Amino acid sequence: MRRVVSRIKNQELVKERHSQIFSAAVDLFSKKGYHKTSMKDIAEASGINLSYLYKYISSKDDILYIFYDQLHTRYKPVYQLTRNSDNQHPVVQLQQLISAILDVVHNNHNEILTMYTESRHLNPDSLMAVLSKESDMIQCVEEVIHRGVGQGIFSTDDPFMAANIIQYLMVVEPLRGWNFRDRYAFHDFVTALTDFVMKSLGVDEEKWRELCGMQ
Amino acid sequence: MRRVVSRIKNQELVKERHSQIFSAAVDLFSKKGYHKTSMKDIAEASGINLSYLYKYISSKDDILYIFYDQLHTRYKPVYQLTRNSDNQHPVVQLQQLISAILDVVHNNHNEILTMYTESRHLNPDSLMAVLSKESDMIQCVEEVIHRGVGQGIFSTDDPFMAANIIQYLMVVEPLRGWNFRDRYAFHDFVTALTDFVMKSLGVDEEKWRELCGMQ
Amino acid sequence: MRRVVSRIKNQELVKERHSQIFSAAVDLFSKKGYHKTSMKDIAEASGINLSYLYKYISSKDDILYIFYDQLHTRYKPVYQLTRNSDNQHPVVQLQQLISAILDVVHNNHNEILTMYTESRHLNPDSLMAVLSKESDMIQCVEEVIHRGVGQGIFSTDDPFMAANIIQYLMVVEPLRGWNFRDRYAFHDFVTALTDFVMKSLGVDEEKWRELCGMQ
Amino acid sequence: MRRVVSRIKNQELVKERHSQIFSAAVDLFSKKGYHKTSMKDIAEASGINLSYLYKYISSKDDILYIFYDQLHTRYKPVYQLTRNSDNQHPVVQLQQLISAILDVVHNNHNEILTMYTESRHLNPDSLMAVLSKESDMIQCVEEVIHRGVGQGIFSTDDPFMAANIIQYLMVVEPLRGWNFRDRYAFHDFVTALTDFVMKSLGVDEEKWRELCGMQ
DNA sequence: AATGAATGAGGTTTCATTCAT
DNA sequence: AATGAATGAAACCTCATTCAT
Repeated sequence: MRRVVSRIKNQELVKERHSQIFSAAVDLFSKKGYHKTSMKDIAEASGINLSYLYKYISSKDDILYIFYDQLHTRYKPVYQLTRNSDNQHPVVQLQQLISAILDVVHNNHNEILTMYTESRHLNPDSLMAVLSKESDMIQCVEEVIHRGVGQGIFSTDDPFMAANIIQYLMVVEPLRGWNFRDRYAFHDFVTALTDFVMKSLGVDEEKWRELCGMQ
Repeated sequence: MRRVVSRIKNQELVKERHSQIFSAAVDLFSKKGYHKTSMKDIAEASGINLSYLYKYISSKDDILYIFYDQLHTRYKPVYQLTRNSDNQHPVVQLQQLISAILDVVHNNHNEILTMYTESRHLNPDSLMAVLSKESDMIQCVEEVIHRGVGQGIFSTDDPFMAANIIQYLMVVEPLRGWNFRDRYAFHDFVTALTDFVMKSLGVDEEKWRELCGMQ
Repeated sequence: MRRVVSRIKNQELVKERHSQIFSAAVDLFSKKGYHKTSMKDIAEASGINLSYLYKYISSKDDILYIFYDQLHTRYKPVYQLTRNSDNQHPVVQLQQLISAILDVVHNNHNEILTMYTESRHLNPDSLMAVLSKESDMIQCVEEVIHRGVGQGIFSTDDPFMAANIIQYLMVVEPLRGWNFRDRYAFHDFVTALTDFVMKSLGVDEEKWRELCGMQ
Repeated sequence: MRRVVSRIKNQELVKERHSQIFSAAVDLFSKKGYHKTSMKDIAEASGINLSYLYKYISSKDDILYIFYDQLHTRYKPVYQLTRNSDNQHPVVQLQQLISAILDVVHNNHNEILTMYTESRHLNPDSLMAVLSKESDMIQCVEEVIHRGVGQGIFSTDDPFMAANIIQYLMVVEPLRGWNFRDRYAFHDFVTALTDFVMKSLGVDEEKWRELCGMQ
């Protein structure tokens, strides 16, 4: 497992510093991207002395990894929640998942964009670690679909591909929103996207809205 | 309209040089991304002397724009073709469009990835120019859907959003393929994606396959 | 007021470094002029690492300004002294001023030449600052003349123009010395110039020499 | 004698081209100075193809020399005229010389400034050639003074130094005019300067004005 | 734990000049 | 006589990183 090696013993402190670094990175990467963000920028934004930074990371690379690592901790709970709601109707379960993801994505718009644009600059180890976490999320979606298909509620030949596509669709707003953001209230956008997904799984609008208690 | 200003009279030569530059850029940007690619790299890869490069561009920025500009010329015909096939059944028209796009995207996998990851580094003018071209493509998709809806063949409340989503789905492979590329033959991937889209427009598998002459 | 912004906290050190930079600049500018002096040259001559230089200045421009700024601190005292000697006979006061200035100028021959040849490359802000200091010096000369005129000792219609001309004459040696330097001992040159000035103010040789206690 | 070597046989053409180059240089050097003026700039401004320029000069250095050389041809006649007017009263002769020089200088303000600021970048040979011409001009002034002294009209111990100073004073406007230009009509400036010079030669205002037929 | 000083490598761009026609 | 293509050297400046305290 990929790990950021720091020269500081106190693990509490390390966590706190990494958090500081992350906060600085979020802003800066959003504004300028990884490469145009200098270590000096990060030092200043995080309030940690430039040389001292190097006690908590071993190179600029690490910061990019920290960025991904910390972001994932924000998404994990969403998927975790779904995994713990197997008692619900699959349509409802899926709708709730979609809604929750879109919410997080919406609120982390810049970070997501950065994730997608900078992932190629992760070093191989880090990339592996990141992709593995992503893969795990997709699997969660797949499981929900699988359950739905088993119960004859969703219709698809290929839950795996469907899951990949759906997970990918979750970030359409940060990636392509420039073309439609202005025209939609967030809520309407969520509905539209949910509908698109549901339909592709063979659930028409009327049905999922009824099941989910929306008029 | 955004334009790359060069100090060379001979317009033929300029085009050829821009092509050389583009070819070099494609490789290099794929491997390292825009920022890690140095002008020296581009000079070497394109076989144009570093200082002389600046006779054909006015700054590194221009190269990024050339990259986008030349790529677009590869996609344009695909959409153009669709615009000229209004005589066909909307389902067939859409299926052909999807298939053609996925083909181009598949064959320009690296370039597409670069497009999406580096677009933020375009300067405002260039970005505007690029987005406007993109927007035009989306509109083409929208028109097809609109026609289908008008003929009672596609069902959707919102052809515009559908078009945005579909256009976005076209690049799922370069952007998210790492998770499924190995598992699918390209042909199967195309089928799966087409099916997902058709279903979301209310056309089931049997129907579009039949109309398109696939068993 | 124009100021050189440095990124270093310790103001003592900044001053010392600026001094180092100035010393290097004096030599190099004298030899090659501002433009032919490279930052590398300055780094080597000043013993400050090239990149580190930029912690103490923000661009090469600044060095030119520092050059002027530090030179002015060498001249200021001369004029200050005169301002504090209003009790003396105007002729003596003027003679002492001329003598003192010519002394400084003589000992900073190269620097003066550089001052005059490179001032056009100061950026507007810096130029303004420099000219304002120069203007102040001229005013000092004007005051002396004015006093002399008031006491019926100097005769001139236009103390302001006289002051401008005199101040200008002070640097004749660096600027035009090539044609006479070899022929005159410094002391004789001073006498000749003093005489020229005095006469133009209506004070003949005999008189000023007597007043100033020279035979 | 310093000479610009050109690879072109036709001497007429060479002269014309050098003239073109001069005209271009005058403007450009005034605006940016010698170093910031690129060969490309000169090529464009002179309308001579950049590579072709090198048929008429052998390096950028030459252009600086041409600049000085051609400028001198503008001043020469002024001094020549004086040399041919030995029949006049020395005061009148000097007054006319001063007036004529100040006129030329006034009308070539920018060029003079450039002359003084860029002379240090002449290579040794060229500098020698330029200084020798300058020296010749000073000698002309000296001769006038000498004649006046011989006739008991001018009083000075040292006509040579006086000549140097006077010649130097002739360019006070381009070099120091920033401090007084606004306050004086050109004509008044000429009078003031003439007066300063005459006085220093022992000729008071009333006298020279009368002799020169000015009220 | 924390910081200011210092450095080497490398980035983009410009320029004077020459070559080939 | 005249020109477009091409080049090597060098300029200014920034950056990630380490040293010394």
